[in-house]
Amino acid sequence: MQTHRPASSGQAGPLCLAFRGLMTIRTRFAPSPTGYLHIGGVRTALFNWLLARRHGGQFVLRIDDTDRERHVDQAVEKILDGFRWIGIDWDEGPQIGGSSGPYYQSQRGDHYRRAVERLIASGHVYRDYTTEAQRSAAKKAAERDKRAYRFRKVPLSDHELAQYEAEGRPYALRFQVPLGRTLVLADQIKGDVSFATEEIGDFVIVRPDGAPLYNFASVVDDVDMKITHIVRAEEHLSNTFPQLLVFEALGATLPVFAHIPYVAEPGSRAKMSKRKIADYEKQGVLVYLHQYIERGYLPEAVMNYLSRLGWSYDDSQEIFTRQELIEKFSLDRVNSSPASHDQDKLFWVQGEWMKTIPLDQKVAGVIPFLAQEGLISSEPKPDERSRIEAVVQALGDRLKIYSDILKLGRFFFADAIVHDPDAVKKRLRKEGVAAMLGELETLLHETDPFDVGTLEKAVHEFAEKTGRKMGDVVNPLRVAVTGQGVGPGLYDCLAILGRETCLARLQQTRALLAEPGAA
RNA sequence: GGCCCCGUCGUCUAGCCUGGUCCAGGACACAUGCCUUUCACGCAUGCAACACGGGUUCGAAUCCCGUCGGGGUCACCA
Repeated sequence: MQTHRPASSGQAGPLCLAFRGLMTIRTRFAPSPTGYLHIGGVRTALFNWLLARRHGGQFVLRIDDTDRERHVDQAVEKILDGFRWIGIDWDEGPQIGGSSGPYYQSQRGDHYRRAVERLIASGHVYRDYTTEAQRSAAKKAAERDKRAYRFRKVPLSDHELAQYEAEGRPYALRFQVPLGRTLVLADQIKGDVSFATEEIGDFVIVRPDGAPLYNFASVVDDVDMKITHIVRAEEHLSNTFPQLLVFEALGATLPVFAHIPYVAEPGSRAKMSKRKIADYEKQGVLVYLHQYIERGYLPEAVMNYLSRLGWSYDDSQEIFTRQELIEKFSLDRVNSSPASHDQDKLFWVQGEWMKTIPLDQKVAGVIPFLAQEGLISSEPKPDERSRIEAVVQALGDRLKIYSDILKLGRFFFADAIVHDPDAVKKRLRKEGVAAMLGELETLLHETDPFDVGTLEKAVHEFAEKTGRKMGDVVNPLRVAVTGQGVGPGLYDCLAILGRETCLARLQQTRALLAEPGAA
């Protein structure tokens, strides 16, 4: 169900136009370089990117690496590769820089320090000398009493303060939350959300070791980078309220917030969980972008699918080009309830996109998969290339993702024929089939030229002359030369395979049928 | 447990703000039929939902309240 948004919340109102005249829209995505890009993350980035592109603004990429230094480079590179592949380009960020850099949080220490100084000067922040033991005792007590745990400032005498300082006792910096206020967030997707400051504990903004924490660092960055629209996952909705306080304390203009619902696991409304990723994969469901790339999905298709996961334009359009998405995307048509990942739908969208891909491009897309399996050379010669082209052409719409070439077209490239047991059982283990294959061998030996038209005519005449139904000729012949029960048109298969291969495979198949009891 | 968000076919969604045109529309998946040498494509048909309970109203998917369910948050993680 779509919640009602205030009239001013849409992208198209007169109020908005006035607003846009004053400043350009700047959005951002801030991934942690911890691993691969999850499709939920890609969707969040996509919505940010689309919003920026829609309004001629900028999309900023910022690496959220606050307390990790280890081998971030490789992880960042993988994330950037993913964005480049799908076509999400960034105006500022890693590798290209920009006027609000650096774009790695680990390199923004000066910015955080300056902001901290301001907050100390304005009295928003205080030193917390409590120990881990004290806090965990308080948390346990809260849990036992079934209360929420909230840290509040413990008044210290001047004497204590002086003593702790003299001791060099470590302290964290906390934000002192003003009590008795109700914060109202005008979220573009969730609508107005109110939150009492009593519900927010004094939160740490800087750890004793000097590391800034998320609720503080991200606000400082967003202010510095002049981010106007924060579009992020709804798990941050509650975090927004402490952040609102930081924006206010910094004297910054509030950005527009939009919290998008989480991506649920397939067939359910439960949130996708990292722990269950192995289970999803067991069921054949992929959750990382790179897995779709590796299987030969098209970037247009993945973008199209992801855009529709939680967003719709109207009651009928499913297929959108990148340009259409940029023209039609708006936050007010983002759904406020979770969407679950539907790989079948992605597969269908992929199929629709594959239909639009020109032959040359399909051939190029398929080559890496064949080369990887050693079925062709990685730099195919012209004759090899024209063969691939013929196969891709014959495969037609059956080729949904590039890696399908291995499933559907392997027999065109492999030397030995591999018989599918089910197909053999269904089409070949029948009275008289072996003998018929012998006759067909003779027929193919004589058919000349060995092209689609001639072959088709020859097989038709054969069926007519011998009084057989076409299906009873064609199906066994297909299995005999391809090993498969399904595939492109038979005459395409025969012509591409060529006379020599067809005859050799017919012999192999007959030999197989002669073996007693073999499958 | 407190607080916050969310709940329309199995799934993505339209409709909700501005109650009647909705015995709820489209798409994926599934089933059946047609096309067809197989499969795929295409075409046609079918299956299938307003979480539940109250209230307001002549009339509720739509407004209000409650219940249940899902999620988030309550970290010196992000």
